Amino acid sequence: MSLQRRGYACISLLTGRSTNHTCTLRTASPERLRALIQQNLDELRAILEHNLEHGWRLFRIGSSVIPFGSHPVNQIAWWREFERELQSIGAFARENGMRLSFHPGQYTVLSSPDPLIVERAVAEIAYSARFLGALGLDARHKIVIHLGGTYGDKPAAMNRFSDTIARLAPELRQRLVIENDERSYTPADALAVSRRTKLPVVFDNLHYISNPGEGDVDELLGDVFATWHTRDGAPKVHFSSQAAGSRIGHHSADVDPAEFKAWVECWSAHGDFDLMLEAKNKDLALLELEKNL
DNA sequence: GGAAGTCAAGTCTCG
DNA sequence: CGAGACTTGACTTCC
Repeated sequence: MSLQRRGYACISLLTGRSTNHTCTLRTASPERLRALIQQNLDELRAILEHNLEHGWRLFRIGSSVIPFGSHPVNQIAWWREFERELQSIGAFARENGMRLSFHPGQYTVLSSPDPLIVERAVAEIAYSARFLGALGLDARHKIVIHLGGTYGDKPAAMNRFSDTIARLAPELRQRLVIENDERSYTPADALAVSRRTKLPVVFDNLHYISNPGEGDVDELLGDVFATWHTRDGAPKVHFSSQAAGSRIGHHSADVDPAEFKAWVECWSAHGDFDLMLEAKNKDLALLELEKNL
């Protein structure tokens, strides 16, 4: 098997730790924000140490690791105030061959026709890139984004997305990777945007199942893996199972080992890759899965 | 201390 | 055209 690394997102259920502690906008104060940042960094370190014990070398950092990290309410120069902690966490990750990432949510939309929304999306990406930079991690440590809305004209939206990418500072652009989604953008769409932007493509199995688009899956995977170059690190994929009886696209608590094996076999045909497990049960689901491999 | 209500943000669908 | 879903946890308020 060519699998290199496995990991999960944001929260460790086994240790009860999270990188996502935050507050509401109303209650945000510099003191409150500093305390939350400190807590999130402490728990991030603890999670990485826990992950190392299990051999999990992939981890997604929660987008509120710095609460309101791209919002004007947060004026803290956290990259300076917490420089020592950040450097130390980053060194731990590097020394242990770990790969960290961000995945901004549904509100980060680079394809929007509204320049203000694009500006806010860029701010979110800039904050995420600054965090990974403050850890001292290179461009193999990625920020995964979706292509956003279609606004009734998908080609036009893809053009706006590509134009915005072209205008980004290189230190932001080099971190970005694009993912196929469950309703609008298929892997083939992501590949088309990748040809224009040179951004690598993350393949998500569950999104593919609900929104496969055109093309043979094996051919698509070959093209998707080829979008990753040495400077980007190994190709990344997202794996999850559909929650039974739930809406299409809803992540299940755990994952089906047989389905996992089938996808891993599929991906392995195209070379090494890193796998992010997206399950409600987080590291608990990963542990259960590995028991059954 | 537990339960219920609320939360920065965008897009899309439905009524 | 406005409300709610999406997806989701965690914070905040209320009792």
